[in-house]
Amino acid sequence: MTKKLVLVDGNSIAYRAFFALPLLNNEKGVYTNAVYGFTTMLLKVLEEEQPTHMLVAFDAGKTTFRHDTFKEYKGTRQKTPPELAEQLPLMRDLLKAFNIPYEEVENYEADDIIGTLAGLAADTGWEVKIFTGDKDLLQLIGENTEVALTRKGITNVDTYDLKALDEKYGLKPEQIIDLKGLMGDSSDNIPGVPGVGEKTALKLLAAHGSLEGVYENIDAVSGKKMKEKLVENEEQAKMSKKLATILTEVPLALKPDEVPLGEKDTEKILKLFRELEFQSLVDRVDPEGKSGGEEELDGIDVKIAEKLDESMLISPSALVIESLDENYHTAEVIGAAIANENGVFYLSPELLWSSPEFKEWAADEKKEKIVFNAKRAVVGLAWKDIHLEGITFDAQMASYLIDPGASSHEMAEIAERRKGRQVHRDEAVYGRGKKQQVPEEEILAQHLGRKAAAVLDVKPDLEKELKENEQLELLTELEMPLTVILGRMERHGVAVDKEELAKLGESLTERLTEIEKKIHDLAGTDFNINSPKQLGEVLFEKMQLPAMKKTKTGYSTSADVLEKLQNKHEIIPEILHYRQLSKLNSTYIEGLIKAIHQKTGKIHTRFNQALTQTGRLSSTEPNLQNIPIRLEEGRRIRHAFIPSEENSFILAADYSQIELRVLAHISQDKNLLEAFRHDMDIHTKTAMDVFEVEKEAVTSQMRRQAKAVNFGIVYGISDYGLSQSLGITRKEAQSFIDKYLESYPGVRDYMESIKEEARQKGYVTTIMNRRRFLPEITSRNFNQRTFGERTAMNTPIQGSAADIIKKAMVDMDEAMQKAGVESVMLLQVHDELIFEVPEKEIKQMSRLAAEVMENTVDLDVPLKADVDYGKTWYDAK
DNA sequence: TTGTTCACGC
DNA sequence: GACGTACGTGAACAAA
Repeated sequence: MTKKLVLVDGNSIAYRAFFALPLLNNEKGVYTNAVYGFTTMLLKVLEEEQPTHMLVAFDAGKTTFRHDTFKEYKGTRQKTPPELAEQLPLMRDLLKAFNIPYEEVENYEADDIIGTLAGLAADTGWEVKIFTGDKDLLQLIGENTEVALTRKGITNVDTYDLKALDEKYGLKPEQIIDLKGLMGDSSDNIPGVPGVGEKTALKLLAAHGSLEGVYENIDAVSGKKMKEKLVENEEQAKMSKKLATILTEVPLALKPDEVPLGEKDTEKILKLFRELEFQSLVDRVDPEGKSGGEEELDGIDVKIAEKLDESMLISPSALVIESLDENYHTAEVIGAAIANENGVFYLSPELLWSSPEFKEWAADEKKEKIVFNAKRAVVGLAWKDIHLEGITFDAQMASYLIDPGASSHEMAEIAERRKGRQVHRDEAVYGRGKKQQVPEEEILAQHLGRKAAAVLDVKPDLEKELKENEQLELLTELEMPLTVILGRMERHGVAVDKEELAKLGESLTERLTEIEKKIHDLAGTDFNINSPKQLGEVLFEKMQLPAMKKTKTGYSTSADVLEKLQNKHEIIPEILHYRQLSKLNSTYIEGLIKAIHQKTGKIHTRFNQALTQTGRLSSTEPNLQNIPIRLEEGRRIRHAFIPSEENSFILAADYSQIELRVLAHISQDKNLLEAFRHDMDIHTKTAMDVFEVEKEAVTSQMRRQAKAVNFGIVYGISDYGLSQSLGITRKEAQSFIDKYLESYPGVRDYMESIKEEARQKGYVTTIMNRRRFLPEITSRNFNQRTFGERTAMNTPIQGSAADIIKKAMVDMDEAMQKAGVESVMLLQVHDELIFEVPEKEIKQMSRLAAEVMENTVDLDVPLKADVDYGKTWYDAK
């Protein structure tokens, strides 16, 4: 078998990784982004290349033999950032654990080590592949040698062999140094010939072969200026070529034979991964989960309960109710565990369902329960007619509030990060996907018992952290009560008119068939319109329409691209219409019908209360927070959402401009405060300010643009985002933003100070002390940093609005109980609440909803809620 | 199964 | 000037 040597330019890859990834750090504050990127690249190389031999080369000291030639070599290089420098030793530790040889040689660069070994190996007929981010190394390409250049990110590479190099540049490997000699390299401070860039250099080399060739034929060079430049800088060019030449004769003690790829030390690697918190990489080195401490965990004493007795049902106790299917509305409970000062107990489902003692204990709100994911437990039991009350602490919610951006809020992770009993990952116990199954009782009892015990262990730590962050109230007064309300809403479900959905579906299917035929006729070929690939080929190859944008995989066929082609061909509007209707049919008609619950005939969504980075809720299976409303055709879907009781109505109460009101409050901008105090139409007001016109002179076009600007402020979009949504240039978009900030100087000040605060503290907060960490705000990567800045500006606005409506839900629930109404809260859609309301309560509830929502917090501007109702959701507008 | 593209809401 | 640009959910397709 031929041997294969992989050579990695360690410094180059480390740099790439460092700048490509946000500035991650582990709990101890050690930066890890470059190590992470470096490691993912290593894993990919090992998997894909299967080398027999391998070496990672590093640069040694500051000066090399090249500095003897040119002392300013790499003179413009900025010093290695300390955040990266501290990561380099970690990379070596990992290489040791992987048993991958690495090398650095005093006075030489990594390039030269690579060049030397590559030469030796290729000469003896080995296959050689080099990984780097530095184009210089292309000069090493040969019959047996390929160079992989990092493209985007770190693991994306372009591989060059002789043919690819010729196709791309029309060059042979040895001409790369001639190229550098002519054009120079600013990053290495190699001067080259001033005025000669890549284009010119390639042209010269195509004509004359080499740098020397150019000078031998200097008279043949066209352009007087160019000739002068070349002549003037001949020495410099030749020196540049020399600098760019990679040495293939480094006095190395090493021969290719001496760098065999060793057997990796999985234990050691996993230990490092744990320290660095590279959870996502664990599977890739240890797919079977053989090591990694899974069976290192001490056995704990879990009693498998035959029957329930009082010692198990005390207060406080940690309670775990386990079900495997994500969807707890339909999942089977597979077991439960209770942990308290009397011990740890496993309870089988049969025992749970058959014992009145459990039911009674569960329903007793004075019996304090501590859980992990309260809503899952509450709703899971509710389906079995067991009321779970008295939950005082949810470890998952606590973890989410402490850091919504944490990589995971599963129990194993929470336990690992805090001092507490360690817990196996659910996936390790139950498997995943198709292979997921309930283990034998002994193992299940251990796992659940361990979880319950860990919940108990971890509670004081989490509570302490929350207290320090002044977030305990956020948990106990807002999120925990809200969990109960959401659980009830989910279990209650929303009634739908299945026949109405079916009817809409039939009409859609009919129309889709028609449009499909029309499109096929216009295209002159039958193809799958839903396939972006096929559609792209038909439009941009067969029909030769101008392609505006490309995606990774081909032509972009997104709506904004197609809209620009509207007038080019009559097929375009048909495709857009087809897309629209097909979306309605598959996602909404078919999706909603599939989601109707067998037993209740209603739709039971799940609100995820511990997911979004801003504090908003999300909704799944089905998502009832994105039911169409903007276009009439889609809006009709709302006809199918109906009250579950006769003589009831759907009532919708939505906040008017809550985010901008919140902005007025936090920024204290005088102009914005005034606008809301006078209850002005905010988009018109913004138009007046941005375009400097009187109210009467605001055109609908101006108002539309102003609305987009406000939208941008609320959602933290960039000038680019604004330009896209308005179809204007980025410059124009930026000038709108500038104009806006001029008109609202208080907002500008707020934006500046919140960014500074984020840089100082590393996080931002909402009015109710919700947090979001923004480590990327100090990143040197432009994208990462500006993203962090926009997030810093936006999260307090969006997150505070989320806080407010959550509090309104808690207050509303209380007010409804106090009023003794039969009305039920059904849904929350970020800034609106949906209820079903008996006819006799319409007036009362309309008043109550507005009253509660408007007064749930006291801001420096009034809050406004609009209420409407009707026989269906469609009519409640 | 996993990633990509597209589209819906706020 | 590069980089690739609000978040979240879900469907269909295409490539593993």
